[in-house]
Amino acid sequence: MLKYELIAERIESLINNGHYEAGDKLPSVEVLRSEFNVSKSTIINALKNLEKTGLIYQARGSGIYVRNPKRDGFVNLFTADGFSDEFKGHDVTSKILKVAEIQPEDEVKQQLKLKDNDTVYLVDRVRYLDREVFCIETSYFSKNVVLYMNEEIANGSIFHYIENNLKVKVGFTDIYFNIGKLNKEDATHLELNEGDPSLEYEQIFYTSTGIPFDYSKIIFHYENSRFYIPSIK
Amino acid sequence: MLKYELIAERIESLINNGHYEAGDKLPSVEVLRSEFNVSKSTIINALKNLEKTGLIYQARGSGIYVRNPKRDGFVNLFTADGFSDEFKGHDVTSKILKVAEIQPEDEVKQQLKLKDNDTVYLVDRVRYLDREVFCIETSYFSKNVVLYMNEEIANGSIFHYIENNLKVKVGFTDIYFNIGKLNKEDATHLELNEGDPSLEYEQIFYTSTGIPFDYSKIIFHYENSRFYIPSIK
DNA sequence: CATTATAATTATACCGATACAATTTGTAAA
DNA sequence: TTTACAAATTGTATCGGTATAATTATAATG
Repeated sequence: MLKYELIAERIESLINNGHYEAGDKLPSVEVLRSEFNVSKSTIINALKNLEKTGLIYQARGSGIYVRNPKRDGFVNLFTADGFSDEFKGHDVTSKILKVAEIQPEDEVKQQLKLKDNDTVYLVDRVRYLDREVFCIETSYFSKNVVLYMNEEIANGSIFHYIENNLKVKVGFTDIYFNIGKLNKEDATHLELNEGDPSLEYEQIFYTSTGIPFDYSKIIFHYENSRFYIPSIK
Repeated sequence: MLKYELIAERIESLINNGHYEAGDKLPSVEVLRSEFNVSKSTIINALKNLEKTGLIYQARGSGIYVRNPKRDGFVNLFTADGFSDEFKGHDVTSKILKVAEIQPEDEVKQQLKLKDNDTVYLVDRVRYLDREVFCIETSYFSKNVVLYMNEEIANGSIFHYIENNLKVKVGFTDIYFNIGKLNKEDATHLELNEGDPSLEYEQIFYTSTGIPFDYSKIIFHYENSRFYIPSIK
């Protein structure tokens, strides 16, 4: 584990354990440097990452402060690699609707930059958060990257499988979304009514080398989903 | 202007001008360093900022590449300081419903961390993007930070006024949102029907020293608004 | 007591260097 | 042609400096 990661983790746990609270001032960069016995730039790197996730903010000339904690149950859309990680302490389950290897339609082909004869794994599932319907997720995994998939894997955390077993490194993602009205089929799965509001969400995941490997469309349950974005200037 | 900002701007314009396209490889860090005649860390800093805004990605051992451009008309929620900046080249207008100095209700007081006798400027406006209704925005500006406000200012870009005239430095923001159904009043303003879907959006802006100065509630028009988030691991 | 100038604090910018890790490319073996 | 290994490329981590800009605390001033 890298030094700056370790330092970030330590500071994060100090905040989560209540050792520091919202608004509290952390030790200065210089003090942290000498305490952790590393160079200034290592501390700066660690702090930048904590800032990115919305945990702290740094004010030049003033100090380093703990930011307000995100409200519980909200999805942090900035550090998103699957809901399993997002909702630690909550109960994340799935109902598999379909797992299959298919020839994708054009839209999917385009998003995943596939050639004509490339195939994908389709995974269709309804996801639950603390026993409540959370969303319907339709995912297309490029078989070039995600070499294997089955129902058992899809039932757990697909991303853990991809990262740990297939050794795929997730690099970055694009998220697009808008609001719409539910059609009959989606409404049924979400235990809602046709015409009810919905969040229509598209996400493309790329490996660290820029290869798109997962194109997912998610329809969120409008009453059971809430979102958070910590943003920096 | 700082060196890394200038470099980032230069590279950004090369991408926007079509000199580099999606997937193209930029010169290596070492080449950029010698071309711009700065140190390696300055280049790294510039690139990190371009990565943050979703413009490029960096792959260790491989190179620096141009990312897919965000779809036009989508609000980039990660680098949000007002829609005026977000929609350059588009027509952003407003209809003012109300501008007043008021004693805020408890919720506002709490979000802006106000004392009992502190007051706020309330700005209520409907915003249009290319002549189409885009959202209803209800903003509360802490008078401690935003010393003055009137209808003329509210009619333009409030954020330009706050930054340039009042010399307030925007530091970071928290965004929370969920989906809901429109009530009668909001529906009327958005030229929609009661019960139609809506995006209920809350945003708290903080100064660079961590003082909350703007608490805004926005109701987006479900057919005229679309969103984008570039996210990094 | 309020205001203004000054000094101390503190995060950030920037330099230049070494070591390292991931990827890609080139080369040799099968 | 494919595979396996070695070497080159390239971004990242880390060190340890100096200089700078914003903020805050302190002292001086009216």
